[in-house]
Amino acid sequence: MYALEEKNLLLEPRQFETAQKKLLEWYEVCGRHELPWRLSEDVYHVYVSEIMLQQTQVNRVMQEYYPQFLEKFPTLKALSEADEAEVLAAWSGLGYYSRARNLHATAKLCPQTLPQTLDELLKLPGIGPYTASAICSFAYNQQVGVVDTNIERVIKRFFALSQPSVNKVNAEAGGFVNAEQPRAHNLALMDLGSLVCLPNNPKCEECPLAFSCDGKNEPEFYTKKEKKVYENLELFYGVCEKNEKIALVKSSARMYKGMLELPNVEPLEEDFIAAFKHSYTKYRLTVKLYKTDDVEGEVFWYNHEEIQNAPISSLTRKAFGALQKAQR
DNA sequence: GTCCTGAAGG
DNA sequence: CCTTCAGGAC
Repeated sequence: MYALEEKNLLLEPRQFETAQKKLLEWYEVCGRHELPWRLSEDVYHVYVSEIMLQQTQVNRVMQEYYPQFLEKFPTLKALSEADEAEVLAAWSGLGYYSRARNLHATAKLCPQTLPQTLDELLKLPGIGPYTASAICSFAYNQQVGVVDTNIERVIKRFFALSQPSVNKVNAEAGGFVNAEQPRAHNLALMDLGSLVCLPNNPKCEECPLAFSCDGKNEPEFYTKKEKKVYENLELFYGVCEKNEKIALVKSSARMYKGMLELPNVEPLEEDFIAAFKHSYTKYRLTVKLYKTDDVEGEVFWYNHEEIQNAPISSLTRKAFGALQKAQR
């Protein structure tokens, strides 16, 4: 079915030249040219930024993580020579820690530079279809389609695709790429999705592609979201304090592999200290802290000062905050 | 279907 | 306060 559509696409190529031209003119004026990772075409800079930007918003990456990370690990080589714990500490609070572990693993596999083809990039840990194409487009200026969620939304609306397959969206995005300026084309589409072709109430009156957008009369029809189901959970952590230092252990949770956290305990009401909320994916957590005396296994001692640079999640960071507040 | 978080919204 | 949103790899 899709093969047939793609065949038709090849037999009767659409004329995109005007749309491509208007898109680049808009980008010239309205694009986010000052984003730090766009000021460089160094493949390492592009790579680090794309991994950080996976599932994470531009402002946090730009202000709290990207510059600090490059300061600490200025090159792929430097990153490859670092300890995983250092890399996780630089990632602390950003979430999706497998990104940091995979980034480090890829640096060890390619300490000099990254490969220059989609196929080779896709073999590396943590690099999927989006990131491979982003590197090829933004670092190497290759003529490849790049489809992140912003561009996906633009493509679905522009071509009026209702619930298309991933392949269909990729094929349309790929066919639309400007052969002369693939990098600028993809960055422009990304900014258009982020600034104009918004999920709700898109600003079609400002859009350079509105003149030939097939979906502009009902833009939200093509990008409906499904509603989510949540699950509530309670977690219990122990606070073992000696000489102003608090005991941490290596996390047994897969998602926090390699990171430190408070030890789990059985709740005893008389030892209750504090509680706070946290959430991830579909889970809504109520986290409760209890005083405890002994901790099994390998223990790492941290005071409130030292914890700032430790490989811990936001959940653990919140626990230290709740603890300090309860002790005042 | 799993992995994370802070900002924005009601 | 609680809920929703934004953002790709495996």
